[in-house]
Amino acid sequence: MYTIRDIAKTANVSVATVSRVMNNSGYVSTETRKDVEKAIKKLNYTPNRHAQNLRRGDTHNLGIITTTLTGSVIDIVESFIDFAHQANYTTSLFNSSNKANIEVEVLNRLKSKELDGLFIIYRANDWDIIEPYLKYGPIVTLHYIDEEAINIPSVYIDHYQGYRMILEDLWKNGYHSFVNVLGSPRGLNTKRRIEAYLDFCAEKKIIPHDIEPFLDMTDHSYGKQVLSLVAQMNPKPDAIIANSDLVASGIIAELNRKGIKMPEDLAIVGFDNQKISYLMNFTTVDYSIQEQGKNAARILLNQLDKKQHYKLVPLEFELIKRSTTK
Amino acid sequence: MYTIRDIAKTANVSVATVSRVMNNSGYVSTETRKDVEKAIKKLNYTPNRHAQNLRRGDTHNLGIITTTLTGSVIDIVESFIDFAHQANYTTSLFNSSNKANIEVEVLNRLKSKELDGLFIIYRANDWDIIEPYLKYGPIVTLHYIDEEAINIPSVYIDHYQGYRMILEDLWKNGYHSFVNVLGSPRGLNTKRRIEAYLDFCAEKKIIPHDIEPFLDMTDHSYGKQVLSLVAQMNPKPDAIIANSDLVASGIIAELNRKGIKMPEDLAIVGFDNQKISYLMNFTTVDYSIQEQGKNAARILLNQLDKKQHYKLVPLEFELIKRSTTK
DNA sequence: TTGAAAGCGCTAACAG
DNA sequence: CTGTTAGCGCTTTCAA
Repeated sequence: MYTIRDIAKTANVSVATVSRVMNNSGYVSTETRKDVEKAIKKLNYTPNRHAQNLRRGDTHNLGIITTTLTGSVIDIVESFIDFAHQANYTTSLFNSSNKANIEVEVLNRLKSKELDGLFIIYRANDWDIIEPYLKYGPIVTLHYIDEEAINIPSVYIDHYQGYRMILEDLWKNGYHSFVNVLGSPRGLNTKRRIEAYLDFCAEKKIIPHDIEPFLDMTDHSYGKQVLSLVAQMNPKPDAIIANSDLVASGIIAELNRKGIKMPEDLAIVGFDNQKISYLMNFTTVDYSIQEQGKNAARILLNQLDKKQHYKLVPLEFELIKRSTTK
Repeated sequence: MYTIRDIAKTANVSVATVSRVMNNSGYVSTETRKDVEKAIKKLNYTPNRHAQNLRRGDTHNLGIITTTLTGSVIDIVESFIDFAHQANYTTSLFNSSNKANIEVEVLNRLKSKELDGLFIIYRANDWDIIEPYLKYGPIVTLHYIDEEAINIPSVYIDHYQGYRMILEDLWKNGYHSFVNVLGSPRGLNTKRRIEAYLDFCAEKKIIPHDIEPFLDMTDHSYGKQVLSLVAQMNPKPDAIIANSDLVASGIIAELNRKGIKMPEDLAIVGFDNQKISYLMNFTTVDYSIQEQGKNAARILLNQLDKKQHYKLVPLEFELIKRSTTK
C-alpha cells in the first residue's frame, strides 16, 4: 500500500504539497498540482483514513442506535443515512437489541472519537446514564424527554394532535367506543395519547375505557391478545386505535383470520403511514417520518459544523383514510 | 480528553505498561495492573480508536452495501450486524440507492482501511469494477456470480430448488397455468427460476407462458401492472408466482382492492417468508434469510482472522402454505 | 517485569 | 508557492 510519501517521491515534491493538493488547502501552483495528481493516479493512491482521523481529531462518521430494526425505524434510519451522506458524513448503525451494555459500548464510541455524533432512535438505558456522554459529542433522539434535567435535543413530534385527529374523525363517522392500544408506558408518546383520549372523552361526555390492559404493545405479535381483551369488554368497542402501523397490522391479520369485517364490525386505525398500511389497506396517520430522520441529521450536523445551518423542517399530521374505517 | 500518557502519569508507570494492561498483552505484575486500572477508572479514560486503528492497521469494522433497504434486505442486514457484533466487529451500513459512484466511494473505504471487509447485498457496478478491490480486503456477496473470471465469494442459495418446490405443490393441487413474476433479468436468481419453470413445463408437457412481460419487477408497486397483464392473457392463468414477498404483497393488495378471491379465483405464492407474508397470510417459501446474513459475516471473518473458523450453515427451502393457495 | 523510543500516515504551523 | 518538521495517541520492539 502506498503512502503520502510515495506520492511525494513520485511527484518530486514534499508530503506537505501532496496533502495540500488532496485537501485543496493552501497554495499550490497549477503545474505541481498536476504532477501530484498524476502521481496519485499512477499509484492508484487513497489516503489512509485512520491517519487522517487521528490527525484531524474527528471522523465524519455518525452513529445510529436503536433497540430494534422493525417497523418505521428503518425508514427513519434510511432518511438519516441519506441526509448524512449528502453532507459527506458516513454512518454506523447499531442494534442494541434492547441490551443496556451494548448501548453503553456505542456511547463509548462517541467518547473514543470513533463517532462524531449519535442519533438515538430507541434507547435501553435511562437518560441519566446517557446524558454524561453529551460532553464527548452531540446526541439527538427521536423522543421527547420529559425529565427537566436532561438536555438532549430531540426531533419529537407531539402525538396529541395526531391522536385527536383520529378520534374526531371516528366520532364524526358514528364510532363512539374506542380502544387504545398503546406502546411503552414510560414513553411520552403513550402519555400524550392517553391525555388526548381522556380530554376527548371529557369533551364528549363519554366514559373512558380502562387503559391498563392495552399498555406496552410494541409489535405485530399482539394481535391475538388485543382481540381477546376486546371480546371480553362490555359494551363492545366499535373502534381500535393502534399506536403504530406495525401493531395495527398484527391486529388486522388476526381479524382477517377470524373473519371479522372491517369497517362494519369494527374500525381500526394505525399510525405512521408505513408501506404496510397501504398493502393491507388500512387507515392511518402520516407525518413524514422521513423528515424526522433528516431533522435528526440536521441537528447533529449543525452542532458539528457551526459554520453552516440546516433548517429543521416542521412536521405535520395528516389522516390517511382507507378501508378499515367509515 | 485524557490520553494514555495521563494514565501513565497518574499510575506512575510508562505508557507501554498502560497499553499492556489495556490489551492484556505481555507481562504486568498484578500490583501495577491494579494501579493502572484504578487510574483508568479515576480519569474515566477510553483509548482513542483512531490511534489504535492507525497503529494496528485495521479497524474491526465491516461494511454493508445495498442498493435498497426494502424487503428482505433489512433482515439480512440485521443478522449480519448481530453476528459481526458478537465477533467484536462493528459495521457501517451504506445505501447506494443504485448509484454507481456512491458504491465506488464505499469500495474506496476498503482501500483506505476504513473497512476491514465488505458485504455486498445488491450492487450497482459491474463485477469487473468491483473485483480489483479484493486486494484491499475480503468481499462477500449475496449473489452467485456466473462470470468465471470473478473470484468473489457468495452466500448464494440456488432458487431452482425452491421454485420447483412451489410448482410441484401447485400442480398437485390442481393448478396448471402459471405466471412467473421475476426480478432483474441479469440476476442469476431470475435465470434459475426461468430454468426451473421451463424444465417443469417440459416434464408436464405444458406450453410455457411468455416470460418477457413479467421481467424486472422488484418491489410492491408492480401489483397493478401484473394484474392488467394477467387480465389480457388467454387462457387465464390460475396461479401467480412472485419472486419475493414484497412483490407478492403488492399483487395481493391489488387483488384485494379488486375483490378477486384467493385461492378460488387465483392462487398466489411469494418468496422469502417475510413478516408481511404472515400478516397478509399468503403462501411463501422460507430459507432462513437470517442464516444467509450470518454466513456472509462468517466468510468475511474467516478471512480476516485465519486463526479461527466459523462453519457455514447450509440453507434449505421450506414451503409455508397459507391462505392464497389450495 | 518494566521503560524508552520508534513510528503507523497524515495535517498544519512555520520558515523560507 | 513549497519544504521541514512536530506531533495526533497508540502499540510494540528492544534493552535493561
